[in-house]
Amino acid sequence: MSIVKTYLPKEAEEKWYSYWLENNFFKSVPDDREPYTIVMPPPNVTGVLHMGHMLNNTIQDVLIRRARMKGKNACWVPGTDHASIATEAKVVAMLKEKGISKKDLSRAEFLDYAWEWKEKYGGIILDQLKKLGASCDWDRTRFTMDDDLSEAVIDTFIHLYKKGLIYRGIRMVNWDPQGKTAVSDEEVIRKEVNQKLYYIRYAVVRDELSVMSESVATHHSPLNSRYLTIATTRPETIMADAAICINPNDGRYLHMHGKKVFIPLINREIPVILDEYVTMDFGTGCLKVTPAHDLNDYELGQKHNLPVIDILNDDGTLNAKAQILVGEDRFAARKKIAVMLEEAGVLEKVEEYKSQVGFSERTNAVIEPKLSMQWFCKMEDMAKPALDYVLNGEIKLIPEKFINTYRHWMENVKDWCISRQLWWGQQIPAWYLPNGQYVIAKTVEEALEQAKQLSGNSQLTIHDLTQEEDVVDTWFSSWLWPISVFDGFKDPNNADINYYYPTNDLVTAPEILFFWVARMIMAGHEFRGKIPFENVYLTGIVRDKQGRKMSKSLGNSPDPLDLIEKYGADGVRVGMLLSSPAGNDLMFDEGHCEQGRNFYNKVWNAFRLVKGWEVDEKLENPNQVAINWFESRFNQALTEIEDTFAQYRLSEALMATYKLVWDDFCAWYLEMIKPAYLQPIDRETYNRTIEFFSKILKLLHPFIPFITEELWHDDLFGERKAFDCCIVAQLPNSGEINPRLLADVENVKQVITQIRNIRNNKQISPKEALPLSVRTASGIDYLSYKAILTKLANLSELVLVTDKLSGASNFLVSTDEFYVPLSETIDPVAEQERLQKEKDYLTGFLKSVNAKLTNEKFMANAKPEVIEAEQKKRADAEAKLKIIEEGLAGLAS
RNA sequence: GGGAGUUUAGCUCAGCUGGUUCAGAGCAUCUGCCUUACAAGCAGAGGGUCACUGGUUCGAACCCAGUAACUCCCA
Repeated sequence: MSIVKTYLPKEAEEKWYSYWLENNFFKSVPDDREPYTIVMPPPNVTGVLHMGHMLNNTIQDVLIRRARMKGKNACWVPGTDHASIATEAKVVAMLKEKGISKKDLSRAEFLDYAWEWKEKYGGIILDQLKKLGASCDWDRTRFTMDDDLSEAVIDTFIHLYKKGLIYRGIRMVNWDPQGKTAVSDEEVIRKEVNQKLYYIRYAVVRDELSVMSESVATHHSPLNSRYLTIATTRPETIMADAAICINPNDGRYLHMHGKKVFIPLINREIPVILDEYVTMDFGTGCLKVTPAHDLNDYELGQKHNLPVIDILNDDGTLNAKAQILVGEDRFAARKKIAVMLEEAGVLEKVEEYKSQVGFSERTNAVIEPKLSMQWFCKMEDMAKPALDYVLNGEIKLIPEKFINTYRHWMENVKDWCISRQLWWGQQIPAWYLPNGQYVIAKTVEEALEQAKQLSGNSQLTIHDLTQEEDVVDTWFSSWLWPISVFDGFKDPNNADINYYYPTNDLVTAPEILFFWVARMIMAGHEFRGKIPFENVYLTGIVRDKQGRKMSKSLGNSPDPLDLIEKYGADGVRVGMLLSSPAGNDLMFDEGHCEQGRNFYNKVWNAFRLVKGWEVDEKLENPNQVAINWFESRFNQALTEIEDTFAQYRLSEALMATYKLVWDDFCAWYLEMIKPAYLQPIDRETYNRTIEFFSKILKLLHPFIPFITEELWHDDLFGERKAFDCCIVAQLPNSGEINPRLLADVENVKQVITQIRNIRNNKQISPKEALPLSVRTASGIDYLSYKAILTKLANLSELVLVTDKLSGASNFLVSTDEFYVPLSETIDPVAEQERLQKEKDYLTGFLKSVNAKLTNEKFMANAKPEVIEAEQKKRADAEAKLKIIEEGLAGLAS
């Protein structure tokens, strides 16, 4: 069978992916084997594949494929997240395009549209993952709003409520006036914005006492005592002011203690209060306290028993309590009130000012701190065990540096606002009675029973109850993911959950360490009494070359499917892994995908070479040394690769594999054994080489699954039985390593390199065979490597000598001297220069080694093996120096 | 303002307990090669004040302190 010159990935990818699917290689059911489980962080159902997913899922697939090839029962559970805010926003936008407003729809009608949308677009991202080669058990695909999973959410809500961990309360929340919903702290993006700082005068309420103190104050204070000036970026909220606060230690305002002032324009009287919270050197040192519209002010207000005056509607317009500018949008009102203040003569000045402003991640609207009735989940008790799991190492974070961040967050955990003013999601199972009381129940029937009891009114009917409109936060469903995908709530003792849970590895982004990973750990402890996973591999953020996060809006993200088209899935996988140390951001460079493509192309061509060989059964095997060497080298590399995988250093594992294949196998081994053009090869070398190749394919498979599967089935490897596929082949075990042989060959390689160098420098054709003489001091038996040396350095002869050879080109490898007699004469000046340079270096080196060895403190403190190493260095250097000095002497004579 | 992290070759990164001829890898660059597996390649080569300053130590890229720049999280 002839083999095409260039591998065509597309065809092979489609062929083998369907083949794997048809043969159920991705499928997992509990059995006697050890399980290896990963649950996929469910991508947003609205999402399309981006580079972050590519990285994340490539890593997961490598881990899963390796586990499968190590004989474990590998199970990778895929799925999608309903992503309430993002999806609802998309559906609203889609409806808007059709001319439908959400306001005009009932909840049920809206949800019909949303489900329709989900059915249509919801699976796209999972199909895209298939192109990457993701070997998920697709039969297990779950969606966070599947009936079972939603039921689990409701059940856990009720469970936690009964435990007293869920409560309802008025809180300051991040309000998105555009989405008209509360959003979590994590969904608020803070950006520095140029703002204006308005200095506004509040007139002091005058009484007799103040007239007296005023005359005193004017002597001591440069400030006018007829008014206080405050600085604010939000003049439109002055109507909601409850007090002016000054620092009790602020000497400038002593005369204001106990006074009252008028809010400009509306002339409402508010007190001047004292609190050390106020920063004296910011603005004027006077702070307007607006409890309804600022978190810190709210807390200050609570402390001083100030009234809460909320002047904003849900959509960000001013309400009747504002008295003025009613119905205006907050930003329009800001401009207008500035003019009004100016006209009233109370606007002292306006300064430019930079400050952090929160924006909604989803709608990009400026977040409004707002008091509202929300549902909360107490975190403190749940955080404690979740922190311990990580601190005591039961759950490992990779890399470990995230432990600090994790601890910091868990020790300062705040209660979780779990309600969202949305329709897409699990509706909170709370039912309100006509009198405002509420009950928590799974069904309206149960709710009615409870309501009757609670109210003592047996006449109540279902129609008297209204269910809470809000849904729970998306994370309130995804924190159950590792349990709910195995039906651990519906059927807590089923075979799947008992077998697969706790899962092994979780691969996710550090940015959701807190709101997802930490909460899964809490849920695992709360609902199973066990950790949800053992290792958390945190990937970095994929950035472009300028260090910017790759995003659709910036347009700096390549389309992953285009990349796959261009470089093949295998190439892209290698590209993603080449520079992705755990936890560090990845500067994505398309060049890496190209490198990946070049790599599998190299594998392809190595295969073509071997494929083309004809065996002559009569030939002796001249390659035993090369075979022994590569076998040793392979086993050595295998150990390294195992080790790096154990430490989750995936890039390093890939690089070790890459070098084993490209350098050791292709550049050295195949060159060593390769017969001359059109010449046959001996049976043993041929068989051993095919065996090596097959081991290499297995080693490569987790990284580049498609081409390895393609080659695996070539008849070069003989007849394959039906299920004999690379994807389920067992990884080779490490065998014997011969360190002496490995070290010798390193020297032999150096000799070859040196001779190639001489050719390069002297413009000698590789076709011209050269004689080589060796004067050895190291004890390496170069004659046993004669075949390799002859072939790779193109030697005409290799002889051992005991005396120096003058007039020949020479070089030193270790302490062995090599001579290449050349027809042209050596330039003695250049030769002397070269030797002198080497001598200088060695002398300096020897000096530093000697400095250590004659240093009493070094000899007293250093470990014995370190001293031994230094002594060996000295001996080697001295030996080399001696040879060089001889050479110099020879030139001089 | 508080906390965390990063800074090593042109680029992306290793450097694990302070001690190998320790300053490394891959890519990129340069030089020479279309040598019938592979120019998506082969054979070679060059390239770094380990951010800066000080300290600890026989010995520091590594430990400590300070400084600077960048990134992230919290306020």
